[in-house]
Amino acid sequence: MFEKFPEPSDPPKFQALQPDDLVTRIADQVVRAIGDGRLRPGEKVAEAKLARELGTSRAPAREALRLLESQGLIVSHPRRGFFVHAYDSKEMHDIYDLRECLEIHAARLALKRMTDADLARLEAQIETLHRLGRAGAAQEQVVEDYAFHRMLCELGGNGQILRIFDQLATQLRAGIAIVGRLYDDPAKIAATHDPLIAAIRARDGDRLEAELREHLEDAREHVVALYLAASVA
Amino acid sequence: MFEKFPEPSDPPKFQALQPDDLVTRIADQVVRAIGDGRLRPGEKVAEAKLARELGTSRAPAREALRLLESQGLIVSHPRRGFFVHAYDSKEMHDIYDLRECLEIHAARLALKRMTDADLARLEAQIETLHRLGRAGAAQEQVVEDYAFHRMLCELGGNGQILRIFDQLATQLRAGIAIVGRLYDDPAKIAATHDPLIAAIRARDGDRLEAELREHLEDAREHVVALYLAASVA
DNA sequence: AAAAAAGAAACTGTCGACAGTTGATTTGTC
DNA sequence: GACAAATCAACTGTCGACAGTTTCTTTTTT
Repeated sequence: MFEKFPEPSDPPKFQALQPDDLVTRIADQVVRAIGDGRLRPGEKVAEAKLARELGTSRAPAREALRLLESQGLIVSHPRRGFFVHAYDSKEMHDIYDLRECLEIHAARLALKRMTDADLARLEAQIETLHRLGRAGAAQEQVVEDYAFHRMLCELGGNGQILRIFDQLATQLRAGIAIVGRLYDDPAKIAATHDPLIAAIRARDGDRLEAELREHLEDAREHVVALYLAASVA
Repeated sequence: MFEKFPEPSDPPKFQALQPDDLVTRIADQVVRAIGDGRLRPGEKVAEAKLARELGTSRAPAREALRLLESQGLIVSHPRRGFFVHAYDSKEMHDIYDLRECLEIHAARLALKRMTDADLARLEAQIETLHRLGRAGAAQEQVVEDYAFHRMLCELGGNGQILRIFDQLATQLRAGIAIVGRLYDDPAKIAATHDPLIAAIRARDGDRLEAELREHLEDAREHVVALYLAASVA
């Protein structure tokens, strides 16, 4: 009946998906693609092509890209399209700088509001981290690591801070995914959280701040270095 | 030729605009409408109606609403539409809490990086504030007040912080517009910035932090009270 | 007269289309 | 052989349409 269109020159980077909740799922696909390197920093993400590969129309694809843009992971140039944000070293440091500022603030708030049940949840989360560490499940560990920090922000009780934290997390997810593949010693990662939980248990704000600052500085070094390495590679 | 459609029950809240850069301008119209009370907190903003009133298609209207959603000014419920975010007292405090945290951090960074030219720009801005205060131009003063604080964040040099500041500003703009109409003494507003600029001139981070904290606490009280009053009225 | 059911209006999610742009490719010129 | 002009494919911004839902209104029932 119809002639097939000529094969696109590059192989498709995405596979099709069903409707409803399209936007979220498209966005997720894109984040994933960035995280595992199918899309590299600076690369163009044409909404037309994206939609075609996913088997949807352009509307939800565009919306998904705008969503990621609002989180900083994608940048757009009018009439020119969307591109994977190519963070430079300065920007990565900015993100961590902001995160440190936010997370420390939230953590202090959390200390004041925390119930014993909350504390137990945090401890359980750290335990999970250790378990995954022993199992060498680096990929899952990254997810649970993130969940721990998010929990801390959530316990702070400030919805706006949580909102921003999630934005930052999306931006970091690309880098984090890379880090997940490259982390040498998962057991060590888990251990770096022990001082945090100790400070929390002691309900010592100043100590928690200091530990958190150090913890995040380490993460910053790690992620920045690896992200930049991946950008160049 | 064609029968006109029956008049919409409520009078239109927007007037038409020309294409190109549509999204930004639609978003701006909506923010304005919220700011001056044509749209009240909690009210529905149907993309279909919005588009009709502005004489555009639904695509850019929807995109504008999503933009505002990403900044927190609009909330959406799937298949149900967009609504003006009806902040409660807790949320307003959260916003200011976050702002305080961010702006103080940025201001400290700014102190370290500031050149004499930067300082002069800040001083000029404060001078403008005083001038508008003497002229009793409350509305313009609000704009310049905001510009001063944004400048401070910008001088901090962290692009991410500036990005978030702008998001917060959009959320506050509704409240700020109301405040602009209700501020009793514009001259006083200008004066509250003098301690800030003094601390900046002295390049005293701790002092600036203290002054800024107090300054923002005042603003918080003011805005929260007036926003809530306007929500109920 | 209040509650439930049925019907109508309006709106959202998604789609495909078209005009005008942009970036890449080819052709033509010095 | 390098460079400018012309050509072309692909893409963006915007639009109108349709199907399925939600919301409002009217009608029916108890």
